[in-house]
Amino acid sequence: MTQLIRISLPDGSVREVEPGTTPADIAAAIGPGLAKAALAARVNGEVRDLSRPIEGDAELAIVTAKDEADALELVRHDYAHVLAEAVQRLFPGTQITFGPATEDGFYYDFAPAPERGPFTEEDLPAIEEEMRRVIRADKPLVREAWTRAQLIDWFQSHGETFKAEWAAELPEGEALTVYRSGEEWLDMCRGPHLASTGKLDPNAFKLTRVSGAYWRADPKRPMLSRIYGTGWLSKKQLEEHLVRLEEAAKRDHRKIGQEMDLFHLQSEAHGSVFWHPNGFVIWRALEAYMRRRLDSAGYEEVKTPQLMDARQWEQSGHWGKYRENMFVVPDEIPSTEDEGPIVSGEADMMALKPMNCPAHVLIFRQGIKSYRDLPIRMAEFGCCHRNEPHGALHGIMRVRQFTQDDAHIFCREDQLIEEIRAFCDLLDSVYRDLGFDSYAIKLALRPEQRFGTDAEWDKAEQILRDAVRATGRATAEYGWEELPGEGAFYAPKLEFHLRDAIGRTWQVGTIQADTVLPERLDASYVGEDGERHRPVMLHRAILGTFERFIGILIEHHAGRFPLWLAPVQAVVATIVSDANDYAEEVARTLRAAGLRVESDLRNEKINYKVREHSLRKVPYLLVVGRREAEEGTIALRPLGADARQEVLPVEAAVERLRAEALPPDAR
RNA sequence: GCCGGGUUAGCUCAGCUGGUAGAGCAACCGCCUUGUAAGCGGUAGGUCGUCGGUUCGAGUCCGACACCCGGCACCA
Repeated sequence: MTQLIRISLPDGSVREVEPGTTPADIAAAIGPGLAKAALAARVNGEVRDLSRPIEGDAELAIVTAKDEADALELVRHDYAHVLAEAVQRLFPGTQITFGPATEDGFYYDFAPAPERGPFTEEDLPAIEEEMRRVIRADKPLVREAWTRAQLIDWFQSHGETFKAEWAAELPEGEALTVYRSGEEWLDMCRGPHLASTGKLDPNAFKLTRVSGAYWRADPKRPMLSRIYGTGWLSKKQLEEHLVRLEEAAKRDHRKIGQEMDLFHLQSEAHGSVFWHPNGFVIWRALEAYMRRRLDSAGYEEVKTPQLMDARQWEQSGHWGKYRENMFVVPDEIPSTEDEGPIVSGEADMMALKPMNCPAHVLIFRQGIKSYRDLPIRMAEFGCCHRNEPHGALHGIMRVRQFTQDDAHIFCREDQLIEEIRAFCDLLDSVYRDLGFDSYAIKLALRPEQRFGTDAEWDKAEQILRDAVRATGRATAEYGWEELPGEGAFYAPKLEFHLRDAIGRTWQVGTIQADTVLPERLDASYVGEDGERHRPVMLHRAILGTFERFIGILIEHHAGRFPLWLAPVQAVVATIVSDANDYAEEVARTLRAAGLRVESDLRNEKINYKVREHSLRKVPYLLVVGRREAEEGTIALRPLGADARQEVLPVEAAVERLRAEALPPDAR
């Protein structure tokens, strides 16, 4: 008789079973309800197949739909497999590659047969139908351990060159697994999977879009055809998700920018924003706020040239490593002749600045700096140009001309941690003022293409790491993680990310500890010892750029800005023309109090005016009719259908709005 | 830059297999003096992204280019 193994269950009970017993067996022994609900098992913390035998003492928890995070991960992974199987059934000759679960679903990358070409959205309904057939067939998903040679052999003989290539690079001797779906289909996969395709809800997924995607994320390798889907545990969950997406689409900054007349883009200046008066009000309020915050945090503001000689960019290293992103301008008078070229091609080159840092070093280098002068915190709302890949442009979030809330802190090494910590606190305070309670912090480590020695990078990376730890924010709550290879060519970066309406994350703030540029541009200070020393240069931004940050603000607030940022803070709207003079007087009073106010005296019904200004997302409507004109009051109606209005004396309304319109740092 | 889709009136969009453009809202004019998310009537407005091709005839078919959207790659 074999030795029994001990299985501890979440309720604290222990079962003694034969080695090789599966979680499915145990679930069945506990009860038929659990057996039916079981999706997978957590064995010693690891999610595994229900049918995978347990060989030793273990802690076991049966995963059901109630363990939502685990369950979603499982079903999404399974949907990806079902997608791959369905596509191969419908389109023989398609090669499979990889398909993971995503935040709201799954995708799978295919190499379609060359004569077929990439998949299009028109293909999706048929593929969905085929997926439902696979699910309804309730095919068992069975795990098998194969050797690497077996895998390569199988994939090669089935024309799966991508899979074979991948298998060939796996380590020899490691246990590799494949999953069979029924008899006729399989994919190499680490698992785990549900017991069978029938465990999926055929009505809880939807294929959403197609896209190109490079094989192994490498633009030099073939482009695959990716199909995305969203997948859930139930039809209800799916429908709720689709509604959320629809709601999110309404917050799109491009749509709201149009509706609220904030800005526009046009092809003649693609990648550069035309800010309209309404949008520029937001910019100015934000800029004024940031300027006050920087002033009080010990920064000094400067303004530097837009164009500099290419030799300066060579010196800084940008010409070598960043030139493909720079706008280059010949330093010559263009020809006015009708015939012949406009520029000779022989003139010296200048370039629009893609960054402000070299210019700040040039200011630092003027005169002699003492260790007593440090830290010097040099700030600039600097307008930069970068010639970005055209496919990267996105509304006002990713543009070719943008203004950074940039600053460079020149300091001694012993001041670094404190400066970075102070920066993180300032950034945290600004984000909270602007309504962002949650943001993510990442550490981007040395890239392949870089300046400086490994020892310098080791040190710079460690300082950033230590500084974030010192603020207590290197935690899961802040999405703390390190990103290998993602730093700038001159320095590692801390990145601060916010989310847009549909959950895409965008880097906004950053701080980078740089020793390379001070060296290359020969920045130095005189130390206590009378010798010259190199300062460290911290590159940092809080908003990142006004363009991106305002884009995020628009989506975050869905256009319903807090009063201090609202382009139009209030509209005085009349009910009858008899109240016109009074309305104008009220508007004048509010303007005298520094508020941004319009009056609406049009001969329209009040319903019409309410609707129109509500759609423009004006925070307050001050309604005046005969009654208010006689009594010297206004009816104050906050934006929103659920908001209750109040009738107030004009002075009381002015006081209320003026107090609410104070920027967060003035309260 | 790469893959897929798109570009029609100020805005949102319709226009089937080719026969030379249509709606709603906005604008303008008039009526209505109105009490909290669209009062009524009328008028005007488009070289259908650009260039080229096929055709007796192109918004519609084909090609190139530009820009936009969704991803990929790149990045604040």
